[in-house]
Amino acid sequence: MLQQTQVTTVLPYYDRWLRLFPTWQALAEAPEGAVLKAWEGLGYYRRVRNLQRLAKVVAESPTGRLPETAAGLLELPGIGPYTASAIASIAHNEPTAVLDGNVIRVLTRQLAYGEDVAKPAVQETLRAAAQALLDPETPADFNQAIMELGAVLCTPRGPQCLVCPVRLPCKAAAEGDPLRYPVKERADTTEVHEVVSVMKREGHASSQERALSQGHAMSLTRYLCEEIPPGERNHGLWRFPRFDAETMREEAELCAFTYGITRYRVRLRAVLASPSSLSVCEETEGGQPAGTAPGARWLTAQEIEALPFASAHRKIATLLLERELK
DNA sequence: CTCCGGAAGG
DNA sequence: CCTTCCGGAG
Repeated sequence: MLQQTQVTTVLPYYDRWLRLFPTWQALAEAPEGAVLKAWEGLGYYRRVRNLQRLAKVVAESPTGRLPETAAGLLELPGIGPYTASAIASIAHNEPTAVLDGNVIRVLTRQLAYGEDVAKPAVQETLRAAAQALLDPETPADFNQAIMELGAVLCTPRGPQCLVCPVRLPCKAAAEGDPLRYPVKERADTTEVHEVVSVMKREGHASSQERALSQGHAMSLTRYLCEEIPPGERNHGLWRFPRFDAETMREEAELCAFTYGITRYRVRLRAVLASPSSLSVCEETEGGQPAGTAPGARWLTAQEIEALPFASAHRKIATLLLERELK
């Protein structure tokens, strides 16, 4: 979870995750949907797929536990150089240096090292520098100390040089402009426009649903959603379908906002839509609505809440369902 | 708004 | 080597 995600963001997920999947075995056997749901909102969903792949590998392994060496850990899915060194050094005292964003910042400032840290070769140089600094007697303390220094004092925007314990050897502090480091090339972003459709259908309760809703205020209004197919980004999560002028007619705008995803700026508009032909509303065998993408379903508010949506689509869902309650 | 942050796949 | 993947905080 901490790969590319800050501690404060992870905190609410972590305990819940361990309650849901307390063992490698439990995670290995969990349905993918449940795993994605527990990760919903953390982003970089490849991580969670790798984590479950990892659980399967570990659960099937002779020991049933993670390897203890960095080299062994590095073989496993989702474990790269940082995670391998972090586990090996902190849990097992192996003298292997970690290189995360914090360490990169501390070292480039200490050395006034102005190369572009996005380049793999530059990272390798920094990793070697960290390894040379590492005290082999206390790798766990050293690694955690340098990461903590970056997180607490040598911060991206407001480094506290005046109280920094390693101010004297720091070349950036001597230069008087620690914010110059680290240097990273800024990738140019491309703008993307996306229109998403919210289609609504007043439900006819099946006998089963009537039985289930006895004594409950169960909404039978349904919304057209689709499971993102394999091969597409965020596959296995759910979304509102893309607006398709061939089969849909725009009735009103529900919301519009912009969000960033890596180098893209996505301008997302969600519109209330109705089918331009009645066939879209008909449901064929297996709940597959006619004229829609495979994986499309008419979902109740309860189902939408229970399924995993990436944040942008979760935002639309929340807005929509709030509005419905009024 | 801008900036931050690991691993994998090509 | 290069690009791709998300969401939250400042």
